[in-house]
Amino acid sequence: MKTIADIAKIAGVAKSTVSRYLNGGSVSEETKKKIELVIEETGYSPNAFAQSLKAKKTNIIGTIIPRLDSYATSRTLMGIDERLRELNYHMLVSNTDQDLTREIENIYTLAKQKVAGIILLATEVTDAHLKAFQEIDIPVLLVGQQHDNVYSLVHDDETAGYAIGKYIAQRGHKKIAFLGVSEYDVAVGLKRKKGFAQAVSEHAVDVEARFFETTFSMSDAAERAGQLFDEFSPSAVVCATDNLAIGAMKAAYQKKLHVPTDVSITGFGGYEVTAMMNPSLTTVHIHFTEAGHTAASHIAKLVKGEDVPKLTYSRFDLILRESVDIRTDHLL
Amino acid sequence: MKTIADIAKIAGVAKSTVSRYLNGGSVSEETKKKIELVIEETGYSPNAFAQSLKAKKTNIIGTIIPRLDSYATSRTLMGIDERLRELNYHMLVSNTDQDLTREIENIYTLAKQKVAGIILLATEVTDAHLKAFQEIDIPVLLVGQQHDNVYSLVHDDETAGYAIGKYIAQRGHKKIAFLGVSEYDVAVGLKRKKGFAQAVSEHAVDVEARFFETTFSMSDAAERAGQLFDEFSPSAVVCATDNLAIGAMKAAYQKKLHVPTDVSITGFGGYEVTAMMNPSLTTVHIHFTEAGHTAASHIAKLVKGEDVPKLTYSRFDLILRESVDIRTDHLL
DNA sequence: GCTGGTTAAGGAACCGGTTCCACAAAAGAA
DNA sequence: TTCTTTTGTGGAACCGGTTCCTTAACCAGC
Repeated sequence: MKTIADIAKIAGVAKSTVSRYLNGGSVSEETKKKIELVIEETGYSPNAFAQSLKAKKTNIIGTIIPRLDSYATSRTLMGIDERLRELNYHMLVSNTDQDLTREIENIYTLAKQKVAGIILLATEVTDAHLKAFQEIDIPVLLVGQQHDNVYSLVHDDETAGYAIGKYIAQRGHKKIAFLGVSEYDVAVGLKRKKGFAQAVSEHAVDVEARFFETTFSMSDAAERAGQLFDEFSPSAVVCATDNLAIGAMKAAYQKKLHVPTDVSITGFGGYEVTAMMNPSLTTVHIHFTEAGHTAASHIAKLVKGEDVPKLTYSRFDLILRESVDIRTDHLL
Repeated sequence: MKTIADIAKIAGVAKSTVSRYLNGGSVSEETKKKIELVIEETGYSPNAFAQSLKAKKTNIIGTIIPRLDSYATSRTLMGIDERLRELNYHMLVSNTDQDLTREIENIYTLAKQKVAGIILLATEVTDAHLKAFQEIDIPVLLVGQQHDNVYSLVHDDETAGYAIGKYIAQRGHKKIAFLGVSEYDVAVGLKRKKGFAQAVSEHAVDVEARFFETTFSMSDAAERAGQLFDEFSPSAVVCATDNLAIGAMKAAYQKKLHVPTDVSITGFGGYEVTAMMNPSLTTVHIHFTEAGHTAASHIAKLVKGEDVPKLTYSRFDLILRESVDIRTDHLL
């Protein structure tokens, strides 16, 4: 492997000149030609460490994720990776397995590795997080959660929750179950629920809405939904993620409830598989990949010292499919 | 941030001594104590670049994947990341979007970044791959595909294909469709099909097996399966991945074919969602996460110059669920 | 023709570690 | 006691870049 000194020697110049050539300093046309030729011939490419040693920074963006086995995460990562490649960065992935302690640890480890920036697919922002962000002195971008002190990219969960709540309410449902997750996850657990509740209160009268909680796991959701059908027998179940909705559909099937005639079910996310289900699932499609693109662009700008909006919203669409029915019972 | 020189000065020794202390050279008990204390107090941790500059190597393992939006990939990555963390390595992920050119490019780019080793979730091994492996002089581990010249970890697709073929054949099916993917993907496209075909020929008589091809996409699979039902009307459809099976189930539903009484369907992979479908899907569960663990352990050993088996098989289980029925038509 | 400003290029120091070498002191062998 | 051998330590070079400082050359203006 050739070094900058080799190139300099072959081209008959000093290594500082080669360095200047590479980094756009003032070099005469003549010398430029010479150096260019040598680099071409030798296939020289600078050693990233030596550069980083001096610059105290890499071209690596660290991405911290709570879990890898999630559609939302995968898609977001795809988007991030795609855009980062274009911008000449690399993506270092660190999975925390939903362990908050490990999340904090990872922030420091990545900082030690001198990544240029950190994208955090967060579920919660604690004081420990804020402390870490301050200490490391590296740009951080939050995705999926919002905090005033940090650059954030969120999926506008509240508005999306409102949209689906309104849709269900307008379809005449009067007994609606909301199957969600812990409010510790502000975006998924709190905001979606809040938007939904708001919509229902505004767009329907005489509605009984009940709120149930489970984990992110399909099978837990199926179990919880099973109980919920017995306890409450709703005409619609609004789920906080598509996985929960898949679980709920399973439960309905096991209880011999037909979807959508006996019970309507909606999801949240827009996972590919929701189109394939029987019946296909009405859901909110969140543009995760696009959000990933934006996240990558933003962190790159932050790294370069440019400014980006403190808070950005990603897009969503309501996807209307077969799993929701209109209820006219109350009109009889 | 403190440097080794600072530590040396504070402890009143030479930096070479501190370096020796850190790397296990000969240092007296007394000096050890002194240095230990200073490091403790200052929270010193060595600069990774300076180390890498000299060592010409990082503690980063590059992982090249064809796509991120796949259950198999996610799970494998989870396993890899989990084990790598334990072994004190980091995982750098590079997505190629199933573009072979980009795969080759990535190998060189990672090599330039001086990753310690490369794990390649391969779909195909071309001469360009082999050439790249040779040139970069970095340990490479292939996952999912096998090649004699490279360390490989494969999912024993042929045996698994055989297992499911045998199972279907023994259930009395006589018209069996195999819905697969291009043979360019040796593991998924070729081996699974081959194992299946072998089993059918050994365990059934008077069988008509037909082979159909589609892409990895659920919706393409649904479309292809729809045609296949018209052309061939099989009593069983064996699919090369769970996603294809999900598509096939959708198609069956659209054609008003009941699963499993009209047609049996099987998958391959063991994705979580297959348990949630109606009916639940009979499939082969491949232990992707476990395979990821093994892959990480192996690449770490290779990096350290230790030896591992040239070829390792990961485990699989047949998961019997509701989507397969017994056929007794031919006994009438 | 002399002074001053601009541009191109070389030399050396520096980033923060590791490692080789030399040397002194302590330990073991003769 | 004297002569190796071992052990611990410091100093310096090195890894491969970047950047600051100097100097030389060139051109313009007075």
